[in-house]
Amino acid sequence: MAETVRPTFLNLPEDKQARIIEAALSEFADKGYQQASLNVIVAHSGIAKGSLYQYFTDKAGIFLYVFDFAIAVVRRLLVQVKDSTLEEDFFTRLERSLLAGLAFIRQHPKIYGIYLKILFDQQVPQRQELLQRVRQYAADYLHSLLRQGLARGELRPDLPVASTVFLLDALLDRFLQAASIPAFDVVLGLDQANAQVLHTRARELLEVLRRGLAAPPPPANL
Amino acid sequence: MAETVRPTFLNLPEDKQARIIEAALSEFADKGYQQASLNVIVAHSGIAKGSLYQYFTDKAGIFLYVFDFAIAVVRRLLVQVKDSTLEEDFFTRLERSLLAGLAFIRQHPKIYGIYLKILFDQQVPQRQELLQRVRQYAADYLHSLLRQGLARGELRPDLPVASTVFLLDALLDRFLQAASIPAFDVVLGLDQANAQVLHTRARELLEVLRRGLAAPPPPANL
DNA sequence: CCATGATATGACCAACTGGTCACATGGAGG
DNA sequence: CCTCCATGTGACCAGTTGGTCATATCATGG
Repeated sequence: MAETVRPTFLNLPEDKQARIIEAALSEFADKGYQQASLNVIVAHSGIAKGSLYQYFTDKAGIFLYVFDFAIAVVRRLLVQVKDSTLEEDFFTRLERSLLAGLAFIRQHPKIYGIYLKILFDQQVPQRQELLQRVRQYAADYLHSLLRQGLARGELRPDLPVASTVFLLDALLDRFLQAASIPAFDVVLGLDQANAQVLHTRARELLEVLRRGLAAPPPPANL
Repeated sequence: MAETVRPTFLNLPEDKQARIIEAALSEFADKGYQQASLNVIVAHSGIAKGSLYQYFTDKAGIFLYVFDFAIAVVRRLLVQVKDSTLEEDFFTRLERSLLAGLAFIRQHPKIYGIYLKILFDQQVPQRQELLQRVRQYAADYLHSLLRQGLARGELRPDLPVASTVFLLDALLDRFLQAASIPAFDVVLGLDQANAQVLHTRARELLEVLRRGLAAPPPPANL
């Protein structure tokens, strides 16, 4: 793991660091890795191109530094939501997590933008490692919720744990994508829904998940 | 809707057309829209750069033509799977659809690659329209399966239809992504699973969906 | 053999890319 | 005032991009 950020950058006044991180975050979130332009980052943060190379080793170095910064912000949120809902039942916790995710995306759209790029942009440096890191967070989080739900008897005790985590992850991730990416969701129209509607839809989805799709078995004395 | 392909291209011998489409498909699937290089396409299809502009108006024109080509292939598959499983019950049909999707991706990885690019590459021309078209196919397909399942009494009659379609779509799409994109799925390890394991996992997931997550209510005479 | 119109070609263009480097600036210590 | 070292700078580089165009090739029909 070679160093990507130079000490010079860390010596900079905080507001200057912030300006550069912000500019890089914007550009990478907007265009993805390869398509992002260092000239744009430099222009937006008001520094010279040469300075960028006093701060970081190369383009990949900038990206990786900004990615680490973004991940730290996300991790803080996950811990917070998890702790603040400890007493709730499983489905309420899921619902709260989903709504917290929505709020986070509205507050930090650029960080979410970077996540989406990493997901599918083949050319991101160390993509596989970054992707795995971020996916593992989500899985661990859901796993933990699920274990507690099982321990409390709120869930079918014979649930296959891994498959259930997979299912939950799929649903939650897709819900956030549907609410954020225009024209992505043609079924519920989440991309144009207000907070009220989103809340209702989230509840409804979780309720389907809770009860299952199958028709109830006919009464025994048919 | 301006013309994107010139008549000259359609006059070409079929094998030459095929070579060009194949080269373009590969390059776009690999690199996405902006990052794809016309020079590479030209080199791989063995024609001169100038010729490309005798066949298509511009880069976007090539992309849109190739996209239409790809969509036609997918649509053929959907119709086929739908028809060949008409007599099966709802969950079997879902399972068959999922496995058909897997087989399709293995057979046409480039077409699936283009789909993934469109999903998240902001810079694809007419992205919103293309995205909506492809998402609508999936939704209609699932909607149709669901309606038949309801009509046959295989599903809870009080299921919220739209939300259920959303949920199914999320799960199926994610399953295919997990099986195709390395490091994407850290829960079930689908990216390295063989056909046998994939089949088992698909069954298990659908079973969770069928039965739901909730613990069964306690017997009435508690 | 020529004329005509469609098709093929690749050198060329301006624009932009990530990255470099010789040099300017600034502030602290002697 | 000079030295020294960290920091700042933007002109510059080679490489690549999407796109153009003057010219060459080819087939057809007279």
